[in-house]
Amino acid sequence: MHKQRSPFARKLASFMDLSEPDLSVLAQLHSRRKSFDVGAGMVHQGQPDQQAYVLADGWAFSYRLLPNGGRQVIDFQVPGDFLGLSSVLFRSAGQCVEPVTAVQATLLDPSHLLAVFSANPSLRTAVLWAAARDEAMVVEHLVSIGRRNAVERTAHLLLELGARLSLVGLGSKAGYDCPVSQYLLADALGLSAVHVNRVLRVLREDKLLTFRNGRVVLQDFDGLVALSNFDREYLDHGLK
Amino acid sequence: MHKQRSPFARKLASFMDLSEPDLSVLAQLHSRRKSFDVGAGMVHQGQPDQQAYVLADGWAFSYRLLPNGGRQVIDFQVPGDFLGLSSVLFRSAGQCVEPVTAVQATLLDPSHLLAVFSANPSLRTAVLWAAARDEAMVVEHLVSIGRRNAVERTAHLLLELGARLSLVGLGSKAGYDCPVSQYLLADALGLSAVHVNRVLRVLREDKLLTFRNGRVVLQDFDGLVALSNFDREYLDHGLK
DNA sequence: CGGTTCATTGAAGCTCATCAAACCCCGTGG
DNA sequence: CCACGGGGTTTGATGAGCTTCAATGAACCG
Repeated sequence: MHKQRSPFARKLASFMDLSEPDLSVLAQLHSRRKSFDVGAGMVHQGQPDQQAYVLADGWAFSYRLLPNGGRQVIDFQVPGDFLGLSSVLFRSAGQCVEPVTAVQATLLDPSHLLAVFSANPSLRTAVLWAAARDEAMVVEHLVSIGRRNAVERTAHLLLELGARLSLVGLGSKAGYDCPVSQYLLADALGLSAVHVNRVLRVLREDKLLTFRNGRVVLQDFDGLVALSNFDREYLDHGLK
Repeated sequence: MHKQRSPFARKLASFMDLSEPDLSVLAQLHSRRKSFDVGAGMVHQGQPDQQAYVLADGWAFSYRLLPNGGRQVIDFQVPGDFLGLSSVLFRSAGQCVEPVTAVQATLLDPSHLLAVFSANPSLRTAVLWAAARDEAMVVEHLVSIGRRNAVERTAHLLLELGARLSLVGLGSKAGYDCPVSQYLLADALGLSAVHVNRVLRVLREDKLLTFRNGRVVLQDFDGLVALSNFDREYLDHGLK
C-alpha cells in the first residue's frame, strides 16, 4: 500500500480512478530526484536537451523575458505539476522555469514515459488531461489579465492556487502557504509590485483575504469567489 | 498533382516535408464541408458532441464571455487553422467559436483522424505541431497583454496575423485582408474599442501601418518588428 | 553591523476607459 | 429616390486605474 502518495498521484487520482498497478507504475516513474535552489534555472530558453520533471516539493514558476526588461510569468507550478513538458516536446518556445523556493523534482525519462503510455492507457489519458489543464489555466490567465481589474485578477489567481493546492493536500478553503513575493505576483498579474501591495491591502481591509509571511488566509471564501467570478470548472474538466 | 493545396496542407508543408501520399490523405480528410454565417456560433460552451473543423475559407475567433458582459478573444483562426479542437477532446473549457466572416470549414471526423494517425505518423506529428503552435500563440498573447503597452500589443498582433496568413498564401510583408472590426480587435487586445482606434491612428501617423476598409497595409515592416519586439520563432518552432 | 531583499506608503503623472456625439457607409423600405 | 436605421469609425472631454519615482521600515544574513 502507498500510504503517502506523491502529489502527482494525488492530483491524477482526484479526477480518475487509478488502480493499484497504475499507482505502482507511477511510483516507478518517480525514480531520480533532483534538487534546485532558488536562482538556479531549471529550464532555460534556447537550450537543447532539456529535461522534464514532476514537481515533488516546493514551488516553481514559468515565465518569458522581454527585451525591455519586463517579465511575464505564465504560470506557477506547485507539487504534482509538470515542469518543462513543452520544452521537452518542442523546440523551446522561449519559456524559462525557475524555482520559487528550494525545490525537489523527479525526472521524467521520455522514453520510459512512452513505454508506460503504450502499456498503460489510463495513465496516458491522465497525463494528457494534465497537459490540457495546463493549457486551460493559461487561457484563464489570459482572460484575467485582459478583462478583469487588479482586485478581481488578484483574488482569482489566489483562489486558483488554493484550489490547485487543495487537490494535493497542501491547502483548503481556509488558506495555504504561498512563498511567492509580491514582485513575482505582480509579474504574474501584469501589474506593478507597488500596485499589488495596494490591492492586497484592499482585500485585507475588506476582510476577504490576508497575504502575509508566506501564508494566504482566505477569510471570506464565498466573497472572493463572487468578487472574482471564480469558476473552478476549468481546473477539473475531464477528457471526453 | 494537387495544383491548389488546401490552406491546411500549405501550413503543414511549410514546416515539414509531406509526401504525395500524405497530401492525398490530407485531401481525403477534407470531406464534408460546412458553411457558417456571421453570428452563427460554431462551437458553444457547455454543449456536448461538438465538432472539430479545419478552417478552409474565412476568419473565425475563439473567445470567453465573462458574467459582467466582458469578452476576451483568445485567438483568431484563419484558413488552415484548427477550430474547436480542444472542445472535442475535452469537456468544454468554456470557450466559444464564432465566424468573423462567412466561413467554410471542413469537418474532422475524430475516428477517421485517429485511423489516419496510426497509419501515418508524419501526419500525427504535423497535427501535434499545429496544436502546440496554438498553445504557443496563447502564451504570446498572454505576454502581450501582460507586459506590452497598447501600441506594441496592437502592432504585435497585426504582425502575427500577417505572418500566419503569409504561410497559407493570403498575405505578405506588404499586408493582408483583415475582416476584423475594431471592436473585435479591442476584445483580443484587452483594450477598449475607442482606444484601439486611437492606437491605429498613431500607427498610421507614424507611417508604420494602416488598417482601413478591411485591409492591413504594413508600410514599415521592420519598424513594426522593432517596435513590438516581434519574434516569429514561436510560430514555427518545430517538434523535437 | 552594513547590505540585501521585501513590504509599505505617499505623491505625481501617464495610459487607458468611459461617456457622448458626430460621421460614414450601406442596405432597406417607404 | 430619399428617409431611416444600424454597425462601424472617429474625435473630444473627463476621470479612474495603474505606473513610476521616492523614501522608509522590517526581516534576514554574512
